[in-house]
Amino acid sequence: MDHQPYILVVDDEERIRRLVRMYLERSGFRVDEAEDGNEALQMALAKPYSLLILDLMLPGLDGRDVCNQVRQSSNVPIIMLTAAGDETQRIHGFELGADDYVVKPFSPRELVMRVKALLKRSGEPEMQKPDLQQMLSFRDLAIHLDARRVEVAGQEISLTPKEFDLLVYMAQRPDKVFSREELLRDVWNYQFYGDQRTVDTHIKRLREKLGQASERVSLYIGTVWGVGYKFEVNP
Amino acid sequence: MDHQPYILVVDDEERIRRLVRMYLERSGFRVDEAEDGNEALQMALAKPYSLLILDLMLPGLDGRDVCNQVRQSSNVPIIMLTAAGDETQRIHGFELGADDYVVKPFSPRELVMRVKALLKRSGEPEMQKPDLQQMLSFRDLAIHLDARRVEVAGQEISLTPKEFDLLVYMAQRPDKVFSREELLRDVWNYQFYGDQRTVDTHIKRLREKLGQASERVSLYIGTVWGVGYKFEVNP
DNA sequence: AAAAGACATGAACGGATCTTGAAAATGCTC
DNA sequence: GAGCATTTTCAAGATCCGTTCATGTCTTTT
Repeated sequence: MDHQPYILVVDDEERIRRLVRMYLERSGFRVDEAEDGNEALQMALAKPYSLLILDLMLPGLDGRDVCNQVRQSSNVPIIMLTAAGDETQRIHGFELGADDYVVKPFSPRELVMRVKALLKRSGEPEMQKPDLQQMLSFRDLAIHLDARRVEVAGQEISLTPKEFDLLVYMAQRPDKVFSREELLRDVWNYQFYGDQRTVDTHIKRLREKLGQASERVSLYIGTVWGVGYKFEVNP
Repeated sequence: MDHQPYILVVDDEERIRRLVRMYLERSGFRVDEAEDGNEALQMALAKPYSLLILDLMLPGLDGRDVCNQVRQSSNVPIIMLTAAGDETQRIHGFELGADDYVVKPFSPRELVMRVKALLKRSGEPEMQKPDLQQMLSFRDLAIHLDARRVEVAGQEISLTPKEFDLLVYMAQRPDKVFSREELLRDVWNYQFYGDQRTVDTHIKRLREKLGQASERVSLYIGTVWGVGYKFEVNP
């Protein structure tokens, strides 16, 4: 466990830091936090982090400053968090010197995916082992994670992005019951204020598409009345 | 015992404070109480609590204010209590800066569950021990908590939400006798004004379902005349 | 043994929750 | 911007569950 990548998360909002930490640790990373630019810079120079996650807007030294300063002496991969409103930042996300950027509000799942991708790209040894989890398969359902392709009974079905994310999220823990709240937080993003019935609609479409090829509806996604939904292989 | 997490409970209703304290202490936590926002703020800043439980509606400084002020200098996890009316459907509760929220009236069971989950997420050392309790099993009865699935003699039986909650609650302390009042408060919520006989009906159905697979009725749930019910493994 | 109290049972109403389809809103591509 | 794909909202209809109540059964008390 001593070889797990160390990641520094920099954001002035405690809530965000903790959310990100939670998801990173759940994926096996070790995490440090900093809440302003000066602290971040100090820490980034003191320890050989495998990756930095930097909020763009920070009190004092902002994310861009930290990025530039760190870049003077290190080429550690950097992911920048940018606010949704600022179109300019979004378009020029890469020009800030970051290796990737994620727009707030983000879904925690997506951030973790990008962290992994970036670490792999940058040659992090721990990430070089081929990902055994590039495919999930159950009975006649196959989910290719990299290609974002799903096959039922050997026949490809086309899912929208959200449908795919939802399916993968649930399929990674078969049989566990997920509440709508849980799904909205993890698959959508950490501050989705919408209608919980939105989940129902996506579940409906997933069932249609999963069923259309195997001629049996609701084969994989079960309803747990009063609680939520679950992915199940043995109905 | 000096390492048990310390929790500050803030609510203007004494009844609620006492209820929450009782359940937290029963789960091994230490508890302090505050009855208004100013007192809460003072205490929260003076002592390094592991977690805060904040009512949203408070005289003077309300829960949101306290939350914001505390956040200036501390990253203690916060659970917000919100009333059912407060357009809570929409407000995901997290908007308030809290890490989780519970809608009143709540069942004490649920609150304690969320407290534990949040402490674990936020890295409380005492909570880090892996949770072995994802399944309860007795003789030929198996209860899978995540999947909310129950098997009797290897055969799955389907329970309604309330039936499942009731069973799990009782099965977590075999042989303890629960009064109807106790069950209504914990499995339902703390202000259920209905008929106590409601419990009887649920017990009846549970017995049916537990028995139908093992051919012997009342195998697991016993009646304690004049007092209530208990879950028992050795009848 | 009878009466009173407590529990068990079954049926039924009302309400909560889910499904579904379609329309509105949003986002994306050209 | 126009047009298409995707996501979200909404409401009607279907389904399932929780609660109540009436009646029957059992336990305790006198």
